[in-house]
Amino acid sequence: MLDRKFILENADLVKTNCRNRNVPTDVDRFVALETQRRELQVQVEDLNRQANAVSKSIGKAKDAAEREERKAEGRRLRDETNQLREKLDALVAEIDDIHRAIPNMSHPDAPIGEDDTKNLDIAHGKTPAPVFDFQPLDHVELMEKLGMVDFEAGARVAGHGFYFLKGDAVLLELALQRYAVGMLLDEGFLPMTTPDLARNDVLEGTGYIPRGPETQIYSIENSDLSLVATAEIPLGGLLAGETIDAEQLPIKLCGISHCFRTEAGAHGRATRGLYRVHQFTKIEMFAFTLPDQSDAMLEQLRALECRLFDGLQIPYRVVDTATGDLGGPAYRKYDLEAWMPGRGDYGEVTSTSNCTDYQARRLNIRYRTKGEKGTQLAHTLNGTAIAVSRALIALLENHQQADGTIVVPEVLRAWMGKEVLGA
RNA sequence: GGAGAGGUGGCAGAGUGGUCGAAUGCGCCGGUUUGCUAAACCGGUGAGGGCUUAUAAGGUCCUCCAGGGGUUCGAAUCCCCUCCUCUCCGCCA
Repeated sequence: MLDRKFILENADLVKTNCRNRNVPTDVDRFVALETQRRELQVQVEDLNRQANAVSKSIGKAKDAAEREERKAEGRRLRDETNQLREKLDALVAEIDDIHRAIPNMSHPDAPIGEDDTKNLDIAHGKTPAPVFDFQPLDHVELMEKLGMVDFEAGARVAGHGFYFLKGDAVLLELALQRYAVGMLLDEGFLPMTTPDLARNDVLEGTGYIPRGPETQIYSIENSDLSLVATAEIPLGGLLAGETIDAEQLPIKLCGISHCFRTEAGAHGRATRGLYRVHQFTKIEMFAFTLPDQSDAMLEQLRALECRLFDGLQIPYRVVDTATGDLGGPAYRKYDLEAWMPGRGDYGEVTSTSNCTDYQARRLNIRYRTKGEKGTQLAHTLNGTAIAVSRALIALLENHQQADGTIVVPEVLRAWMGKEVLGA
């Protein structure tokens, strides 16, 4: 969430930003209601002050008659306060609905545009797209040929969008994880396996909406829990409500989790194979930083993603995400899109965002600077290290050979124990 | 899952209806003393928000003792619900 005061004082900026982000919100109504709320708040506080004064005077009353008189006065004030408070609560509820829908502000350098067609292509990886002197297969064909996947069994067990990985695919999944975690360990990230379920207030604090027809989130019936869509959710929740000493920042975490997504409304759009599935394993980077560290941290996270995919010898481009495609919490976002020969197109394999204090405000994650009064909101960032399902697509399709085998990239061989799959 | 105990400021830990935003100790900050450091001594020290105002200083008010609801003129304190922690038992990977 944005700071309420900031919205009031910068209504025009916020409106422009919402327009740039293609998010319809009624900022004017927010400002009007919030102005009313403040007035009402002052009235309620003043009544409280009076009631408090009356209560205090009762203890010192000199006789029973005076005590009773003061009590009556106290009752009257309380009734009055309750009536006003009801109005206030209704106002707050409406304000909150609008507030929640207002997205984060955008980095001044983020490309302005209504959707992903306005994303800016800013860099390419070290590996050129492969030129095949044969007809390349897509990952589904490759994996089925090599006995690496069973989609039918996945559908039988859990429905469309689920799958069994088998044989070398499992080794690859483990190797990819070990490779990514190893690199992050060297970079000072603390590895963590996280809960795969989270309370709905943690989901909401992170900017996910657990309910509603468009939700990406699976929720657990008769409970306040949902399956996480990414380790970003539990890692954000890790320090919810906490105040951290400033010298401990930045905190860099590496989350290992399963990710569950309903993919509601996504049918028919690039759904073949492992590209859009309901469950996958992901190694996620997450950072808590001081405000003046977050821009640099975003560049670090992006650089790490590039190193990971350069190491895997997978061709990719880096995209600076347009305002309309940023989602609610991100201030700036870079995606890596790997070349996928089977699709004949690039496909998103990572995404890293600087959420500034947008998540921290909701989750109440603060830091304290030694020698200074008060606390400040921390910044949060997240970035994909390896989303296994999509990394597999890019890896298999780019490293396939004319004879149907797949060359294992150098960096994974130690974990795979072989150089070629299907030989 | 069963039984019990408990959740208070950065930490430890008092506080069972009013003058308690909260004793005391530690820590931290400032000062005195001091070849230096330490010790000792003195003083200060929770957070969020509103109003005032120049988004200063100062003043002032409201809210916060796990979270939510209730009783009461008044709740850290009494009642109900939820969450969490600890100990023991059970069950298990």
